[in-house]
Amino acid sequence: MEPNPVLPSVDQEPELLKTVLNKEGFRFTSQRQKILDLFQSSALGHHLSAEEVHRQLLDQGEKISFSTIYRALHVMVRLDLLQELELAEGRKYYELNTPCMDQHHHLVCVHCGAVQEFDEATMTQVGQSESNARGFSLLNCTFTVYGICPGCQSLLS
Amino acid sequence: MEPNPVLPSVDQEPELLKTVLNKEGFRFTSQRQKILDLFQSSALGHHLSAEEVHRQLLDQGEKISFSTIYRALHVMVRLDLLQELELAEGRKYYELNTPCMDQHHHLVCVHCGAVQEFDEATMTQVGQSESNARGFSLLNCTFTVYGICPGCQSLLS
DNA sequence: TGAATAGCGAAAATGATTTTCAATAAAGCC
DNA sequence: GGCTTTATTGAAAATCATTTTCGCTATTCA
Repeated sequence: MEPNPVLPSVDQEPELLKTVLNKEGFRFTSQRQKILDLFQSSALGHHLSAEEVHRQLLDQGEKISFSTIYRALHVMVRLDLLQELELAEGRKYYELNTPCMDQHHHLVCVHCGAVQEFDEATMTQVGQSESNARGFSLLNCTFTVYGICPGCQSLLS
Repeated sequence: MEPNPVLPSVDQEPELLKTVLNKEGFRFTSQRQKILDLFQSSALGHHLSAEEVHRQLLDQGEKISFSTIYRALHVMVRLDLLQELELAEGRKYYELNTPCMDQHHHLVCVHCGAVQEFDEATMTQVGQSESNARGFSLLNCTFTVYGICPGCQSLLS
């Protein structure tokens, strides 16, 4: 929930969302700004589902519809402002896209759903070399480790 | 589509499906056998969605309902006979689980949906060390690389 | 063999996401 | 600053994959 003071990335400047949108023929709207603000005011690497975005904006007193949220999330993924994650069952999560390619990866507890991030440069390197080897142009790579967290292990035993 | 002659794994023996099922209180049925047969007669590492399983069984002249397929897939994932994959948008894929932990990973073309497998022992090692470091017990890890395949690159340029 | 009950098929239900449509509001031209 | 064009919005209906319900069948095991 705390603002992230580091990394003066493209989307940190409020002016720039408009620029980025217009460059691709999209329009700037207050709803899109509010959604992006929400991600920017969250901790770095924090991921939200469409429903969580909706709930949090409602809690802030904003009125915004589900369809608008889904549309905005898609646009921002297309503009590389957000990254889409497939972490849990039948639900997608979104998080601020880090400017450079040093993405973090995820460790998911399949029992309680807790998610931890970790960085691992090796991953991106392997992704790069595998896609090079096959002539693919690399867009993104995700490494997700599923397991049971310490807390759930003790509950289950 | 060609049968896989290597790896005499647990689920190669028709007898054993019954054993594995009964051990956990599930019952052996001809539908479950047919679904497992379909995976076993596919190339190693070939993945199918629930709908593809359904269509292929219908094409073979088998009558089987969607609900049965979904239920059977879940049971087989629980029994470690199959592995569940999150490759493409809003759809799950299943493939035969390799007996040992040397899983292969996936390179997905986001344009045409083509999927290539690759092996990379490093991945599993990293997954293991990350989960150890946080006290998680490792169940599974998936590495998915998204990009654009050579064919689509030339179409798009 | 027979009782208990897991599994089946068909259809209805669910839940996340997408689309439709009329009304609104950015963008860009004058 | 007005005006036109058309992307965007909200609300509701529609999709789509998946799950559940329910009456009936078939498997397991005593």
